[in-house]
Amino acid sequence: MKKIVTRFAPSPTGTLHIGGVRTALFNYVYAKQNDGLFLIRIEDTDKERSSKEFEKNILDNLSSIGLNPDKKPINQSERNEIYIKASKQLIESGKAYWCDCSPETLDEMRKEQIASGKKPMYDGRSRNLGLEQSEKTVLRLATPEDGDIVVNDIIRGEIIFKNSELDDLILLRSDGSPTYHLCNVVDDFEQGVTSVIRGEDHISNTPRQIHIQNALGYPQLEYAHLPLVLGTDKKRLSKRHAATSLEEYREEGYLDSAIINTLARLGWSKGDNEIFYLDDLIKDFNIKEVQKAGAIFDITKLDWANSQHLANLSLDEFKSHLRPFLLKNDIDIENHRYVDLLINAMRSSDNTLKGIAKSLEPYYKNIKSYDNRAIDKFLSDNNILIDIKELLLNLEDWDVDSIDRILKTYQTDNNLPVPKVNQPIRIALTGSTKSPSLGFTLCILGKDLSIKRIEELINFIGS
RNA sequence: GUCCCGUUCGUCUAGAGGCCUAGGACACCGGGUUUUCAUCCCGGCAACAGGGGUUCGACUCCCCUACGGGAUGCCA
Repeated sequence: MKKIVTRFAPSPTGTLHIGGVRTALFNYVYAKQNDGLFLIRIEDTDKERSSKEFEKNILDNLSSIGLNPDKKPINQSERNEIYIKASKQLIESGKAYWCDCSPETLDEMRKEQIASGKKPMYDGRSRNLGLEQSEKTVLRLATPEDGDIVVNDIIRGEIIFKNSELDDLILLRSDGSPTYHLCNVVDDFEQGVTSVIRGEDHISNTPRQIHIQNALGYPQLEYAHLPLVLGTDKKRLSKRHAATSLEEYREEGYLDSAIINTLARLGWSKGDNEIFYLDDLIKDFNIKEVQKAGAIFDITKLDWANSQHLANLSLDEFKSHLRPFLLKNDIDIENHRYVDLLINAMRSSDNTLKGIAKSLEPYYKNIKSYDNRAIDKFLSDNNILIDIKELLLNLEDWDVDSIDRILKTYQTDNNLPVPKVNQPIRIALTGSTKSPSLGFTLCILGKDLSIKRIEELINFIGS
């Protein structure tokens, strides 16, 4: 059996898109589970729109998310001779010809065809003119006029195209540069690619590319056209709907593994399982099981997956993932007596690392503001705060048990419901009614800081 | 317009003719645990696009319609 070779072939006209990550992921997984090769090819034949920055972004992001290619990525812009050579072969074998129709002529032709209810396509008028190459000519493929092309798609089954629906596509532009279709086909052959896994927006390109393959005498490839990742309006996911580039999701505090998990589950599933790591995918993923219909990207699913992946991290792993987000906030995570206890108590406070870092602020920084609704609800007066402050001031042993005992005693002595006592203190300590258990919170903040914060709130209420 | 692809809860999906009173997950709502919040646990809401066939029987097969998407570039 032939070794499977897949490839991800982005054009560097933007940052790495999460739809692209998904395509790359499926290519990667398919290669790995078949003991094959995963390759990357930069399709930068569009000189206008391609840029090196985008190329770097794509390569860096793919590699940091763990989708490393098995060979050095290649750039189409550096392989011109190869495409020219292939085009010569096509000219010599009579499978391609020069055409001197101007863009204006073509445009006019298309308009007329549309006006008369026909499919707009090049009519092959230069096909038998025997023109030579010039500054005004493009090279076109002489596509067979009769018969069908059958695309055997792993996900969709047989897709049949009539050759009469296909026109003679351009292989070489008038400036002599090769186009997407030619480069794509030649490189797939040159790189030894066996399996093309790409977005379904390429379905209608496939018969054209097969014709080029046939003309060049290349072997047939296997195809799998993935359903697209859509926005909430069912149109392909773009910046209009949500963040699209991988790095934006990372910056929000989503784990790579959670992003991969969510992307893989978009269009594929396995029993009742929801949590998949890359290794699980290599074990369980089956390209044949991929859904045919496009899938809407739902951020709440990512949020949930992230919380699950976060929960699966060991404390040390969790801390090292969290650290950069705290650093961004000028918080040095280790600069706290009870880091581990604190982090453990707070690690489920939000779905993202960014959110968790934010909820950790009161433990490292001064309280910026108080939750007004909480104040209205629990602080009609200062009395409890003042009482508790006095009691804490006189407390010798600053540990959870001692603190809890004081709180409990005060509450029973005055016959007060627990929240009535605790919530005001919480507000003083964290600015809101949210915190780990109160004794714990007081304990880790320390006596001086706790009392200082209670005093601050007393002053705030008093004013 | 033409060609191609698609259509199960709000969302991701299970479902290969009887296992479907259509299952799971997220979201949402309710309850429990938690001195608060989050986590966690329990419960609830909610879908086969429509119409024709085929069949004893159709979410599953066929046809049509509707709707959505993609392609129709000297972009990739």
